[in-house]
Amino acid sequence: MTPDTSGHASTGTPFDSLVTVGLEQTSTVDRVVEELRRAVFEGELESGTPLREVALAESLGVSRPTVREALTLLVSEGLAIREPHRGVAVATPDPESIGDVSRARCVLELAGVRGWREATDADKKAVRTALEEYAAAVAGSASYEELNRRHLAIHLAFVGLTGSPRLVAMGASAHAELRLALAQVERARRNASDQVAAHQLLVDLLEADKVDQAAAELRRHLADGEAAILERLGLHPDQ
Amino acid sequence: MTPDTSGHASTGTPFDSLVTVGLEQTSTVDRVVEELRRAVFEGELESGTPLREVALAESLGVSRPTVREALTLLVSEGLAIREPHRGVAVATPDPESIGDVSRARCVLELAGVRGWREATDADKKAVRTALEEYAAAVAGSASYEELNRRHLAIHLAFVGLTGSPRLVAMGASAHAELRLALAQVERARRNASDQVAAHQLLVDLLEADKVDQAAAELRRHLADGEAAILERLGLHPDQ
DNA sequence: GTTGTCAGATTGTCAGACAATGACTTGCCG
DNA sequence: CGGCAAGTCATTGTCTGACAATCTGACAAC
Repeated sequence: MTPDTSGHASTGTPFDSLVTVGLEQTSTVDRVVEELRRAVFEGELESGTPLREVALAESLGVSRPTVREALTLLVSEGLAIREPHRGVAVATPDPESIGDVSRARCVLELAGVRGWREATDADKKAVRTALEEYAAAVAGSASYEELNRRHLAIHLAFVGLTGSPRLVAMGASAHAELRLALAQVERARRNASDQVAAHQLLVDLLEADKVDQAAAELRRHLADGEAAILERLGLHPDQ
Repeated sequence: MTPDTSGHASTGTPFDSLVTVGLEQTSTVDRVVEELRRAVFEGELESGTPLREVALAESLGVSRPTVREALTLLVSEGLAIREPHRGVAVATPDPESIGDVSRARCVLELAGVRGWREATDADKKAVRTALEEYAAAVAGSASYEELNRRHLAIHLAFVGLTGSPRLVAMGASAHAELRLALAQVERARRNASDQVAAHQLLVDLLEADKVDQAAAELRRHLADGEAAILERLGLHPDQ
């Protein structure tokens, strides 16, 4: 069955052959988590899909304990749900949780935007850079997931204006759930709409020190986003 | 502490009429995590103490994989730090992280306080209840950790005014780090000062709909708390 | 049609083992 | 006598195998 004897080359993991110039000492568990995250964000794993330990183990060429630890991490990130003795499954975003995530985003990002004047130059620059990279990605017609990531990076940069790494981490966690929901909703129709203008307006308002206007605009922008997701979610009532 | 992050969707599922007797289906890993958390919060484990897998395994009477998974969770909560091939150790709170946690608290709790008017009655009631229980604990001269928990429960109730479970979870995670720091600082001198009056004032201001005043008061209260911790941290420069 | 039971599948936990890596000790050489 | 290299030990990261507890589904019985 298992032709081991010579290490654990196992089935094709094309990444292992790469040199990996010593910089990134990634543990096996980290790589598994990364792969699962990618699959979830890319929409390859449908919401609710059970993640069986043995199947994943032989599919990824690692042992069951390794997969198990990766799943535990995934659950702790909120991307999957574990039911005792029933296994782990990809989380299913319901309208309630979407609303909750949106509220959390709103709090975090508004806190950043309101603190624009007190923010460090580095954090302000991060906002501009994120916007530029998003615009470049749109112009270069990057992949759907790429656009999505760059878009959320702008919003994360807003949170970063608070200067608090923990708040940024919280924002990232919220965005992870959002990306999960987006992947489920837009699995077929990947119409990442071009929203460069809206974000440019936001940053312009900030640069002009019109903080309150920017905050109001951001609030509207987030409400729009939530409505869009909910609407599309409503169109896919698979259950 | 965090009562439960799992169930209680409470979307009209009338299962509650059933006994719901505390089946407490706790897995072994959960119990280990719980025990480690308790030890950390109680100050039994000094900051920086290495958490050896084998030692913990035989000390707790469980296997190494179980301990390992528990440690992974502890690390993901920020209560411990894992260095590759060097093991897991109790996190050491430095002034920078304390300041960061305080900023995060400030954002979260202010968001809740500012939303007092829009908050549900249940969430408002939770604030009053938390305050009452804190006062009762002070009057009954409860244990140090008990007072600490009840105190932070009030602040968590403030976050709860946003009505967002995720923001509450984020607040709880911040409070966990705070409790770690407090346990380290006040290991010897457990002078949990009676702060009932300060919180009573806060709630009174809210009840009187003086939201802005309450927000300002809360901001001052948090700044005071941070200063107190930092001062005491400065008195213990063990390294 | 409902209920009881059983087999299969999956998870939770354990035990043991091995390689890789980091820390410590020892001995050599200047 | 002191600094550096090699060896040794401890610890973690990962794998293999195993077993009990539990859930799922189907099948038989009433």
